[in-house]
Amino acid sequence: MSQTPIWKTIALALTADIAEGRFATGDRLPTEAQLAATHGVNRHTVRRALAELARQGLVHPRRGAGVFVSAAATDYPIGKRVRYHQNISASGKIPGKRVLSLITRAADKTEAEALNLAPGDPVHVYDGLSLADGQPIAVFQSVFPAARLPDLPEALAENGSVTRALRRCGVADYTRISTRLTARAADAVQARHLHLIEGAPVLHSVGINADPQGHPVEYGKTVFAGERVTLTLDDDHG
Amino acid sequence: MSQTPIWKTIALALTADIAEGRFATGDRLPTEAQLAATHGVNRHTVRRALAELARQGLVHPRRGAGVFVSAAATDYPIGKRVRYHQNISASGKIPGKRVLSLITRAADKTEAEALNLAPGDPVHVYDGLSLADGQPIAVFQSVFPAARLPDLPEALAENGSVTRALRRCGVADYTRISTRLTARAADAVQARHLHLIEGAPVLHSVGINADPQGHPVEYGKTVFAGERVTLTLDDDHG
DNA sequence: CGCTATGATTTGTCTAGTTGTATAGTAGTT
DNA sequence: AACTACTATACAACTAGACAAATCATAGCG
Repeated sequence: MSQTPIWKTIALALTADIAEGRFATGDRLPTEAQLAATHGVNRHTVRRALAELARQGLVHPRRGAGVFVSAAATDYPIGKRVRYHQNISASGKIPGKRVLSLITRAADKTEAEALNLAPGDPVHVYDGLSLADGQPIAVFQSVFPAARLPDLPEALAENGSVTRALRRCGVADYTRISTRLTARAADAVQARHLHLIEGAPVLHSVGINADPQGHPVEYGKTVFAGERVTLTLDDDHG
Repeated sequence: MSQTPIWKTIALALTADIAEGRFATGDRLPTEAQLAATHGVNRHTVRRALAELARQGLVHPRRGAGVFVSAAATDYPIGKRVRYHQNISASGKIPGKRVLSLITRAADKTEAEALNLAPGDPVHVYDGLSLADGQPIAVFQSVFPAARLPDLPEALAENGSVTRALRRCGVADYTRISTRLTARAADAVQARHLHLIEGAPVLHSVGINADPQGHPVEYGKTVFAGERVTLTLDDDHG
């Protein structure tokens, strides 16, 4: 569905390379074959892009020798779109939260396995929305073992913070024992909550948190809006 | 009585062909014209069937080349010190890398800042493709300071492994000092390399690796195919 | 030292085949 | 009348492969 031909994209990329100093005046560009490989296209497509640059006078090819930069680009369109960037640590502490629903029900097989329970055991399920500057950042679902944390719903309802709610229920500290990340396309529900169009890229995070004794206390899934979120993995180790 | 459309029948037939191994991953399907002839329909009818398979991620078309069978999902764990080869082999896949291009050029502003250099300083740029069982998992670009690692290109060209190449150039060990992750839509170049359709969700990772003294030795960007890669963040401590 | 021969590399050109897109038309159904 | 499914045709964009022509590095030789 790319309405702009590939060769134009490549021509723009090369123009940017020259404009930003990655190739200076007089430098030889990579060979057509190399450019074709890096851009994943046929050599002829690269040739068409180079022909455009040559037409503009940016480069001049020499048969048998290579393609050389003749002048720096004076004007090239800057394709950088303005994006909102929200840095979030992998542990998942996020400023604002909105409770979407808070129910207690039976655990399914996946949840039971993650929390070290038997299928059918009661779990608290907390569906919510993470916000920053009024913008929706992520939708999440946290699943807690109800038997171990009977009073969690009330604690959660008060301030929404998982950390504080857990602390009030006797879990002073907890650590992430695994996190799995992948990129997906937003489904209709996620798109509506995150103010995205359906199919927009979202960052899926599935993780398990455990108390210091190693017992799982939370099984959480988070779906971040790819357009607005950059996950920063910080290495605070010992 | 609404009969099932012809294109759905064709799509189902092709799906069965793939599922039962008559077309393996990476194989090229018969051309649209051939399929149209064998099914006795117009090319556009075949195209609609193929579009459905592409939407499902079963196949990916390449203009001018043909329609190819895509790969299935894999699992790609990363930890702080864990390296690429060990990981994939741990999950039962055979890892590999393919060099797309390997050039030395001037650093732009961003690269210079990341590697603690001055803009215009020479850098080695390694564009490559990460593979598992021969199927593309990610495209990456690694940028190295050329002054500090003059012999890196030859070392890289031999086996493609960044870790071993760095070791041969005197960098025995290195650690990630920052990683940023986000979800994006695949652009045309990424889609072609990763055998995806344009707009499919991909996982962007930008990171800096430094030697034990804290000097940056690599500025790397990686784009994972969201459909078939899950990053697993292990606990570090190791 | 200077010159040439040779082979590898790189750009230029050509032919053929395949997918992507646009437009227009037909038959059947609602 | 409007919609859906399909047909028909034409062209654009890209791939694939082969070969020619210019360049460059190097080895050999006078």
